[in-house]
Amino acid sequence: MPKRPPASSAAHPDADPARSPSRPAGAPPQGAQTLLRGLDVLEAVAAGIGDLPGLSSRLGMTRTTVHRLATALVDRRYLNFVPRQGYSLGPRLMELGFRAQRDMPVRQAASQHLKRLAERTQDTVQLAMLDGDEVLYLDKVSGQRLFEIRSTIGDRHAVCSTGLGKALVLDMDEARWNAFFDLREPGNASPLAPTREEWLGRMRAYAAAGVAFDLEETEAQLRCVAVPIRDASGAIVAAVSVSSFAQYMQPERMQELSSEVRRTAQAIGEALGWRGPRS
Amino acid sequence: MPKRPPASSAAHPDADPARSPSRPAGAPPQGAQTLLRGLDVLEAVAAGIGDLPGLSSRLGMTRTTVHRLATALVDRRYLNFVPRQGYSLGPRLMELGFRAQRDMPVRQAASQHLKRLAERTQDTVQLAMLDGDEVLYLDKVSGQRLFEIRSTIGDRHAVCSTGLGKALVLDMDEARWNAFFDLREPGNASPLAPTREEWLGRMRAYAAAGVAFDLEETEAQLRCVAVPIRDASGAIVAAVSVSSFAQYMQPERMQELSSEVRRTAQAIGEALGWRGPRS
DNA sequence: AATGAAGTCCCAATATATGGGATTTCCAAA
DNA sequence: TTTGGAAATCCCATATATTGGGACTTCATT
Repeated sequence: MPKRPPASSAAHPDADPARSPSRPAGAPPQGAQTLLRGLDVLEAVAAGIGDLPGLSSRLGMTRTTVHRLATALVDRRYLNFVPRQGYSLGPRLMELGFRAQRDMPVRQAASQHLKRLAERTQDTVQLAMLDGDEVLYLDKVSGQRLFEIRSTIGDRHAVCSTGLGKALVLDMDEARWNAFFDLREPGNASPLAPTREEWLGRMRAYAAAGVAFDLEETEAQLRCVAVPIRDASGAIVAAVSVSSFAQYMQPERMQELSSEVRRTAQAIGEALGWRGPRS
Repeated sequence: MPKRPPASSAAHPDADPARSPSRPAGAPPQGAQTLLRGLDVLEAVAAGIGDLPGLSSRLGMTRTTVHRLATALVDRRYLNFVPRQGYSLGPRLMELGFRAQRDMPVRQAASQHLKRLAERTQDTVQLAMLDGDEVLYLDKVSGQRLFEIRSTIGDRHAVCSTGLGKALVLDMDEARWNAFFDLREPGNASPLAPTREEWLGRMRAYAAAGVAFDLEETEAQLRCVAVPIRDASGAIVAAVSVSSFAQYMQPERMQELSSEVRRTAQAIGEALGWRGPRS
């Protein structure tokens, strides 16, 4: 009698193409259906669906159910509801999100180092981690140049699209690299976008050097130098990068920056208990 | 061993000192217990409780229940779990939080205006809204001065403690003002903190002028000028402020800033559909 | 005034969450 | 290394919280 039409497990508003590396699948945690559905509602609203019929058809739940969950979320200020306009993300979510960012251990350890690096290089410095199969931006210190590099804390990007992404997966094997290449962002038609073989070749070189570059592969004129950060276990937990426009990023400067950024990454790693290349 | 961490300001699902203005109470929305409990877990973690026994005693749920909910939240990346350390806020929360901030209509409408105001005044400009009984900071543009005003997007403060708070409640009646005075932050022992009567008197003057000040009432040397922002309905939906240290905030300058900030608030209001003082 | 779409409310049926307790894991002291 | 104990995880019968069909209420538009 209860409908069992679609989605038993996930109802991801963004249709995550590859959820594999996280869990063996087939094991959607049980005993929290209502919570999970509530989160689905939250995420659908984040994806821009603001009306009840839209949510219920998108999520495969009845209007009644969505309404009940959304009402609870509004009551707790996780969502706003404006009669004629629909639902939107609420202030409590904002509050918790900023707290999450502030409390992120890597971010705390990195904060001063990032500022210092930005001062020294005059360029935009960024910190990111891997979340799922994507790069999640944790922090950013804008440089002193006349332009602004457009990216925002909390944004996500495909691993291939950025120097940070490459730095984050430097330790993985070629099979994984291949998988990430398959996940590259669709709209990316940059003339300098590498073929699969070129990309793998560069990754090998980056892995050997412990530094990754991005050479206008995604965005024309935009280059960056990124280095992984390791914690006490030696695993890569984040990455720092310096980005700038091509005119400031000639090959020699990228070399210089490599050492500079590497020093920063090392300092941050040490704050996290990393003991250096040898242990 | 129920640890009793300071559990400072935030997120008490039940201990909220004044939940009155939102709903008559006694009407916790029904049919979403599991979702609500899940959010309780989220908020308890945000308040710094990271272990299962702590959470279960704090929230009055069995270990089993907390574990089940927390596992679901970890699975969705709303929480992190590190074996020896416990739970912490997860990356998805950060992502949604930043998106919530970015999508907040007032913030979008205000963004450029805030930057312009910060350039003109050289001082720190902030944007806030009322959330529940507290002031929630929505945006901040740092000034060019040598010092930095410490406050963070996503933070909350008591209405009395800030110029922004006062600006946000300028339209309310004296009964409400009194209630807010009762909610002032406990630790505030500033020598310049006003008595109840002084505070009400000032509020009357601010309401008449349409501008609110903060004269080192909370933090020594810190002064600010704040003006409410109105939307199409004429209601106060947010407030802008310029803050600086006392040496830059002599009476004449505060007068000049009043007009400047008022102009900014007006421009933002117009972007939200406000039609000016008369309608 | 009529129409229709979105949002809200109610209630019986049952799928779903609950918590007691057993079991495993892991650290720290002996 | 062994042992003790605390935290985390798992299991399952029970009862309760959630579900969804359907009816009702707004409210904007025709």
